[in-house]
Order: sequence, then structure tokens, then C-alpha cells
Amino acid sequence: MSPRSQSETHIAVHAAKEVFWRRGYEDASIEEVVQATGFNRYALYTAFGGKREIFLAALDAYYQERRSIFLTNLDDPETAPLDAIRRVFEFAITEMAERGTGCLMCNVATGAGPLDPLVAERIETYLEEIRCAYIDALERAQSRNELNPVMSIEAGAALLITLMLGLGVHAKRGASATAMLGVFDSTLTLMASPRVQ
Amino acid sequence: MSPRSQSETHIAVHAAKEVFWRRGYEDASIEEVVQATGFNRYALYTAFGGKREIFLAALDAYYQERRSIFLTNLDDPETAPLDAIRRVFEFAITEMAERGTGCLMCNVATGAGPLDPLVAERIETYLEEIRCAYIDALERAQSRNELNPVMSIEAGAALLITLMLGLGVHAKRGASATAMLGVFDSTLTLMASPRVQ
DNA sequence: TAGCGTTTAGAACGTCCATTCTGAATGCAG
DNA sequence: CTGCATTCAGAATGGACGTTCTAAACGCTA
Repeated sequence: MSPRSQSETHIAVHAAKEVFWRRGYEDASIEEVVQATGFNRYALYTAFGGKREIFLAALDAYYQERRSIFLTNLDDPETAPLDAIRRVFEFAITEMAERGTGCLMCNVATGAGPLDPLVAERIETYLEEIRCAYIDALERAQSRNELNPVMSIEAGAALLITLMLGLGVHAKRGASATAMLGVFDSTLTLMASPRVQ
Repeated sequence: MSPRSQSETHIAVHAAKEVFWRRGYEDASIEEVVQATGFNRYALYTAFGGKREIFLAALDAYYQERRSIFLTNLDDPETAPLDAIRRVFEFAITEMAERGTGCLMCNVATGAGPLDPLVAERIETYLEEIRCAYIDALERAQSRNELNPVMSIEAGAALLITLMLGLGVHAKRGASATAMLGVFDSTLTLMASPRVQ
């Protein structure tokens, strides 16, 4: 098959994302991408350029999916901000544990050798966007007196990001969703305003 | 050079560890290991068996170094347990930030493809040992009323491990020691017993 | 210094894989 | 049906790298 239309290209990128997520950049061979996408090898090359470009497209697709789910939850004015943050982690943890392949971004960030500059640039952008979303949510929580005043908004956002990255590593080595949710929940309890008993 | 004595072998393992840490398993070629160790290629093969075995020895060496530093700090009865934990993180963060290569264990855990069973086994063992050390330290903290009672000992240990893994990812993408220490310190503040103002 | 086992440096081998090429198959226009 | 451009599957290419081989250099013993 040849990627004539844009939607066919999207399908190919999605399939490639699965391959890279499951197998990593180095270990995934073009042959596997060909099998997974159903695209002709030569067609893949003319459409994307090479393995690297296919991967970059797949990484973008991966992030856009997560971004959409994260922001939808975090920006929802109906939900209490800390609940929204919990939903985001619940989603990520469940997904990572089910697949056992961790987080694609996290895997590639710690991948062999120095990072490809384009990949590094994308990861910075992605993380910054998520950081801003956390900060917004934490600010809303603070204004509702739901946040432990011991921790600053910035520190909280940084902690959430670090936690998510750490959970990505945990997931890759086969940690259970229950264990990971436990780590998150106890952290969130600490971050929340201490309740008067 | 040929690794005749045990100490020469240790030197080779140490040099190999540096190469794998800096470049990752896949990207590090035997040629680089040969250059770094100063050992003859053929001698390396007869001494270790192959790339995989050299790597396993390097991973063990990496862990033993960290283990020794971690446990020395955590088991020191002269130091307040939370201070000991902070020293451990301070060391790890400084080292990771200086080198910019993150944490070897963390890098290999998230590496391409499914984990080599022997590597996975080692990582489990390493993490379990560190977890126990954290638990001991947190128990001492608890008995001194220095721990926030909202969080259980087990959850605290799991959080510390997840945090360390997350910081490893951060370091790989070039985070500064200051930023990483900030994340850790605010977390430790949350974990500590809330002070009466 | 002569003899001999060890060590070395680099060539050679085999495999794997990204990428390109090619000749056959396909689909479509007239 | 015919002619032509596109698409296809698989072979070919080129390079990288782990591993092994080999002939020369080395160093020890006597």
C-alpha cells in the first residue's frame, strides 16, 4: 500500500508509533514498521524520508494523543483540580502498566547515546507544555485552599513531572498499576492541604 | 594489555562502565571499550566472553559503587535519617548533573526492546536493596517523630525510588542540579513532620 | 642469546539492517 | 483492449559491528 491520502499517512504513523513504543528506536527494524503499517517499504521512504523521520512523526503522534487527554482533564472547569491531576495520572499509569512498555517519551529520553537534537527539542517542548498545564491546575487548587502551602506551585509542577517520568521507568520494568497508583496517591495526599481532623 | 590480575580486570570493568554509562549499551561499540580500557580486543573476549558479559560486569560495578555510598549514608547512626536521605540524593543528583548522562541503571531499564532477563533480574535486586535501606531510614525517622504521619513508610520508600528514577530521566535531558535538588527538597519537606510554627 | 609460550594489532568473517534499485504487476484513460 | 504511469515485493548494496583468526612482536627462562 502507498500512503496517498493524509488519513492513510496518519494510520501509518499510528502503527509506527506502536512499533517504536513497544520495541524502541534502535531495536525496531524498518521491516517491522513495514509489517505493522502494511505500507510498502519504498513507499514509506518516499513518504517520510527515512527511519528517523518516521520516528519523529510517531513521537509527535504519541505526544499529541497524551497531550489531548492531559489537557482535556486538566482544563475541565467542572473537576476539582487535584482530581483532574489524579485522572491524568490514572490514565497514564493504567496505560503504561497494561502495555508494559513504559512511556515512549521517557524511553527515548534515556535511550542510548546522546539525544538526537530534534528529539531533545521536542521533549523540551512537550514537557514545558505539560508543566504549564500542571501550574494552571495547581494555581486553581491553591485559590480553592486545596493545596498544602508548604510547597510552591512551581515545585509541585516539577514534582509531578518527575514523578511521571519515574513511573515511566517503573512501568518499563513491569511495576503493577496498583503499586504505581499507590506511589502517586500518597504523594498527592502530601501535596493536598492538610485536613483538619 | 591483557587482564592478568584481578585488579587489572577491575580497571577494565571501571572503564567499560564509563563507556556504557556515557553511550548506552547499543551505541557503545567494542572498539570504544577497547580504547577506554586499553585492553586488547582479543584479551577482553577471553577475559569476559563478549559484549554482554562486559556490560553485566560494568552494571554490577556501577551498582556496587552507588550501593556503598547510599548505604554508608543511610546506615550512619550519627546522622538524622532524613538528612541521610538528603545526602544520598545530593550525591546522586550532583553526579548525574555533572556528567549529563543520567543514571546507568535507569538508562538501561528504559532501553530499547524488552529487557535482557539477566539485566532485569539485577535491577530488581538492586532496587529492592535500596528500598530496604530507605525503609530502615524512614522507620528511624518515624520513631523520632520526624515523619509526616500521613504517609506510610512503604509509600515513602516507593516515592523516593520513583523520584530517583525520575531524576535520572531529567538528568539525561540536561536538567540542572539546582532544579533537581529543588524537586527533591520540596518533596522531602512534605514527607517530613509538619513543624509547629 | 636462543627458544618458546603469550600477547598483540589488525585483518577477516558473518550477520544485521537501513536504504536503494529493479523488473514485474496493477490500475486507469482513451 | 492498449499504452503508460504508478506501485509493489523482493533482491541488491553498502556500511557498521560483534566476534574470531593470524602472523608478527614480546618477554620470560635458561
